[in-house]
Amino acid sequence: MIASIIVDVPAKQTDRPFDYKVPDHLQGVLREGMRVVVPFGPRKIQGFVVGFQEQSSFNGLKQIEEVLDIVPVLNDELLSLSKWLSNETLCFQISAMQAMLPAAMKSKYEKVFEALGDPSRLPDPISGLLNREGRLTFQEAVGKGILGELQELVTKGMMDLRYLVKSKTAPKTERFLSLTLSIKETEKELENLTSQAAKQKSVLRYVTDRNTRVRAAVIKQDTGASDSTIKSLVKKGLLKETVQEVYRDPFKDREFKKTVPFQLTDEQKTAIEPILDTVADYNQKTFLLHGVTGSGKTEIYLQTIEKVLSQDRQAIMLVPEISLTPQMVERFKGRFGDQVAVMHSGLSVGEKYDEWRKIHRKEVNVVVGARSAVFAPFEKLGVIIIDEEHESSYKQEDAPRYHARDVAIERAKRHGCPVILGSATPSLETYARAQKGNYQLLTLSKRMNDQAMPDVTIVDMREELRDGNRSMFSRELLTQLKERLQKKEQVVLFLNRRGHSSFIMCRDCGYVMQCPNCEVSMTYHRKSERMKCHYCGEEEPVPSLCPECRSEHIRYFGTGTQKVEEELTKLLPEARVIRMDVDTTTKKGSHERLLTAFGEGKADILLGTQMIAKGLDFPNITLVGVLSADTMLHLPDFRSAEKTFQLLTQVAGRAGRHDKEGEVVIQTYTPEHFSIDLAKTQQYEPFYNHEMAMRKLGQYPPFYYMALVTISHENVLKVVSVSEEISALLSQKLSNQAVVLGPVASPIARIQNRYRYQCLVKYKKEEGLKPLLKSILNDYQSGKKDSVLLQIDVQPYIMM
DNA sequence: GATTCCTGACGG
DNA sequence: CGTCAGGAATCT
Repeated sequence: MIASIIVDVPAKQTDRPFDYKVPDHLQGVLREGMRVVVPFGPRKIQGFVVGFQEQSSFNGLKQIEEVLDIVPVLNDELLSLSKWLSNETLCFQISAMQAMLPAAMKSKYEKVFEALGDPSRLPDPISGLLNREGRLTFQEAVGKGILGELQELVTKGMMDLRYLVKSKTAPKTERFLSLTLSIKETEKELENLTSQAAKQKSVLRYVTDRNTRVRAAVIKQDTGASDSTIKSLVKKGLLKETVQEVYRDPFKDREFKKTVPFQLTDEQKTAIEPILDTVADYNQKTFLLHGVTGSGKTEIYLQTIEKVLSQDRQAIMLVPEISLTPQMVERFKGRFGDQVAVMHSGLSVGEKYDEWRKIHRKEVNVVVGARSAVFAPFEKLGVIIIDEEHESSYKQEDAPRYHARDVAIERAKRHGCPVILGSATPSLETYARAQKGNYQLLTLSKRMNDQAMPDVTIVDMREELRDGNRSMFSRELLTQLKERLQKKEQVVLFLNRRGHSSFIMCRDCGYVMQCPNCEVSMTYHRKSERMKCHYCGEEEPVPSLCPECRSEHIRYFGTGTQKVEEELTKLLPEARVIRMDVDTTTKKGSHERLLTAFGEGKADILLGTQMIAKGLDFPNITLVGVLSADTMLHLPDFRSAEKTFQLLTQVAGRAGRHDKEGEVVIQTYTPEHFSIDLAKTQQYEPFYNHEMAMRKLGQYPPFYYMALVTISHENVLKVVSVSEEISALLSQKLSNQAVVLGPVASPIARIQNRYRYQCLVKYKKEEGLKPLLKSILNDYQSGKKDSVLLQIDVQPYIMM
């Protein structure tokens, strides 16, 4: 029996199955979709079984070394989906497969020297360096400079060089202890214990009193006993130790209040009906649920899932990374209890692994998670829901460069189930498709309890400046702020810093510190007091004098939230402020802690970046301020207007969600821009129409599809010449409907000393594009020493 | 003549 | 991607 294996080597030359003999003891056990360890060249690596054959055209087959799973980790559907994905996004199949599994399941590789026989007979410096298993990593040996000695020992046959495949995380286990004898017998033994063994006595007493299996950790905590005490009791045969696998539960000690389905409004009923019909008929259909903030989209999701569960099927609920808040989790856990697995980046590798295994073992039927949860290994999917459909975090920016929406629809086709795309501000692509009838449009135009939409005021900051107000708060906002403070109501202040991070600039000559390897400005890190490059990791001390003009006037820019906080305390010293940004939320759980504190009224003002734009829903918020609406408007991105409108609408939705009326103040330097002007009334349609006209004019999506080819190399000339060749090839081979732009230097022209150029293809229907791009990858990215690096992003979101 | 460095090819 | 073989460049 021969197995075809996709090996864990992401390279063009290895992006195909390799044949291996199946050893006798694995015959009948090994199945497609299992992970195995195989010898590959001189080393050992992980691989996935993708098929079986009787014969192989290759002679001299090696054997599969080891199997890593008892049950396939990729089922047939996911296996074929990985093929589809690698084809769609032009990535290696192994990359697609790895993307479907939690990171813990990707193996680590280690090269170690291992003692053969008794380690103590090895010469002195070496034997001392070995670990318990008599091993020493290759890397360590290099560091210690003892490679020569080790080599000699290997030739003498006293040591061996081995390649290990290690898994990153194993299931977590816990020790339990129970009585071996009956209670009566144990009581007797208790008396026999000498007074010297006081600790042992108390442990034994403890277990006897409970007469069940008790966790070792609990015993130790409650009796103050140590491991050795327990060990000696086990040795005496009085206690029995058992080891059991447990889940790392990120929500342990958390109570979720049970919630029941709400009575739907008429509008909601009309919206959910076609969805439920589709579920009932096992149809694939994609719905766009377009509902203003607070219109009760979540309840529709919940009731759809309920229907799906009643059919004995499963549901995937995707939410943007940043909105996977405790509040959201609570709603799902509250309704579906422990049928829910949660997957997001805040979990540790081990926790993610455990949540994944709950799905894999069919212990849960619902997963709520970020992008990658779209690959949840359910076998009978009944619905896939993508909330906040327009969010850019659904697009993965590195290989495989997939969009969760596309994967969701592809999976739904295979399972015969609906996909629900929900948003108050759908992406233009999605809304256009709904208009064309490709998706079915469902609209929720009313907020639930008929709350009025918040009142939005646009403040022209140029006027403020003209009138001599140079602070970052307009008079309007400041007045409103004071008013709320007086009324003991809460305020959310929103600041979106331009792109990323803080930089420093010389106020005399305008010098901005650049990374020596990349064409980006370096970022100031307050904690380490150093400048860092986000692209290559280069670090430098903060200059005290301007390197260009020796001026001392160096100013820190973009520290954003921090500076606002300082000014706030100056202007409103009595206000209690909670600041939420990358700096204050890096520690695990801090995000939640801050929000809870705010919810409990421990602060008057919540000041933050993007991360507070979503999901927070507190009754006492009556004012939302946007400090500068235009920061993202002027980015070189054709979606900037769309993003601005979405963000403003989103943020405005935070105010007045309950019985108190809400107000929104938006500060801007370009109040006349349509995305800001229309955010005032929060009307999607006019915005959509206007923006569509712009897109048509600029030949952008949704009128055109796009593919972005980025070419990089250390040598500029090489990049330019190859880029030109590729560009020429594209224009020549594609139909004259396609538009080929470039080559031009990328917005980030250099990263890690590699120059970057790009070509952009805009097209409507281009059958030959994928094959052409594939052949370009083949021809130009030979994997050889001096070849350029090509990155191709089909339907890119970020054009850098 | 020995040693280090580099590159291309290969992996079942 | 990591390893190795073979050849070229460099050292002693």
